[in-house]
Amino acid sequence: MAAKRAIKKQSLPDVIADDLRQRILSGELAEGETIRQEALAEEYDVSRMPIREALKRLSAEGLVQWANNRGGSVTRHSLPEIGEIFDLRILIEVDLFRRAIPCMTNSDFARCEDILRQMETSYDKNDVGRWGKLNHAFHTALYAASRRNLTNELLDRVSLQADRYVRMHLSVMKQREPARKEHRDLLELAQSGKVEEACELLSRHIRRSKEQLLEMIAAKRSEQETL
Amino acid sequence: MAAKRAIKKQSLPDVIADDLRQRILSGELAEGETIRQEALAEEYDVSRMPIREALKRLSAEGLVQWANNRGGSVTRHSLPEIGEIFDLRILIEVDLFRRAIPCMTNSDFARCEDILRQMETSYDKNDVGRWGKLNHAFHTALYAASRRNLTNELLDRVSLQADRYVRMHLSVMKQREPARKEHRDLLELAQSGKVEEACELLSRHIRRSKEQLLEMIAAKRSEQETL
DNA sequence: TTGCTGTATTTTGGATACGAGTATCTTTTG
DNA sequence: CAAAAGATACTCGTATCCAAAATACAGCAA
Repeated sequence: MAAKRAIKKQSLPDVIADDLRQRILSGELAEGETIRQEALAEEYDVSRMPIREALKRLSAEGLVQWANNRGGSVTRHSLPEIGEIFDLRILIEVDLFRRAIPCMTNSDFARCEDILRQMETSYDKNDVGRWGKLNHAFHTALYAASRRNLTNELLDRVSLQADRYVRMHLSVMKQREPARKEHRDLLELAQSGKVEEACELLSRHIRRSKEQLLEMIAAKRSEQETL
Repeated sequence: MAAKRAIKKQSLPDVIADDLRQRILSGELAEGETIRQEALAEEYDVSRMPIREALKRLSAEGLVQWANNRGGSVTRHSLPEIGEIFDLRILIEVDLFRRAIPCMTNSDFARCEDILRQMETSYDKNDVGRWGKLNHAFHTALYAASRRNLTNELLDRVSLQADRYVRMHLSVMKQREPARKEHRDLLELAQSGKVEEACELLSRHIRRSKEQLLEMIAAKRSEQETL
């Protein structure tokens, strides 16, 4: 069949929300930073209206906090909250993985393989933004076979939050080697149908990065306090 | 300490979104119904602007679907999707319950008791809307001790969807007696610290209402098709 | 009759303008 | 001198207006 070239029409709030999201994820807009509609409007050379919509959307996603008549600011999570975000990822991802594995076909595995290869090349280039995206794509591909759209959407929201903190510290993370191997192992376990082992590994995989990250963020924050 | 009487200032989009949400939950705005901004604006006697914001918010909550330049409509879920929603409830609620039980204090139990009593009086009055709210409040109270704000927020979003379908069929549900007993049992098991048993019961409790509901919705929908 | 095309109407998206709410700074008073 | 009251500046929220997109419909041709 001729592939439909469905171009997704993006309205201004769409593209602005996307851009702002990236700026928050990349840390360009820092935690706690206050947001002024007019400033952004001028920056993007549009009226305040699409800015408002974009901000409201990000607010619904949890990236910015909003107060009536008082404007917004980039959400700042406490350490326990960040831990909670990763616990949510474990909860949801393991459930999805368990449901997905029995349904995975060769094309699913191929797709995961493909992403994994791309990741391994970008390891070397130290391209943080790209690695983050691929990491997320890999996890998404693992659960695609579950056919659980709503759950996957929910996971996307949670992962968005997690990614903020992952990217913040990705550049400083020394040992990405273990993660690399774990990704391979995850795929292999899934391929050989070892559901429980695979889920167990996935759980450990996320928990490990959670602990590593919490440590780094705690260090960074206590350091900032002493300034 | 003196309880803070933080009055939440509600802007127009707030109250409109709340009202529309109720109208969708109550079924006054039916599945698939298209939404016209101007009509609502006239109805609430405001401009289209606050309506737009309210709709966007409901869209973020998943209650309405939005298409660029094409307006919105009340979300309609497929049967598998409705099942998925309840599976999500099981996943998240059981996790919260397990974390909450060890942390529950006497005041937590008292609060649950209180809601339970209110529910039992409204059983008789067949006050569907009120029962739905109390049911949700009871589940929320069960998990309050977990102190997991983000997870509870996520659950609220999911429960919102579930409540739509619960309320749709609450009036026709014959046997609410089992649910009544299960609620009591849940509380007692939690009180005596039997974590695993309590979680097991909770899982069954939700799964049962899922199955009951899916059956009814399937019947209703196939009936509508033959018209 | 059927299918296409161009136009008209409807509906949404975005800009501008105005009004309301907040915070800050100054002034006044105890 | 401190604290409260008032004035001012600034930002957000809402209404109105205009432009762009989508849909519906009518007319025309095969």
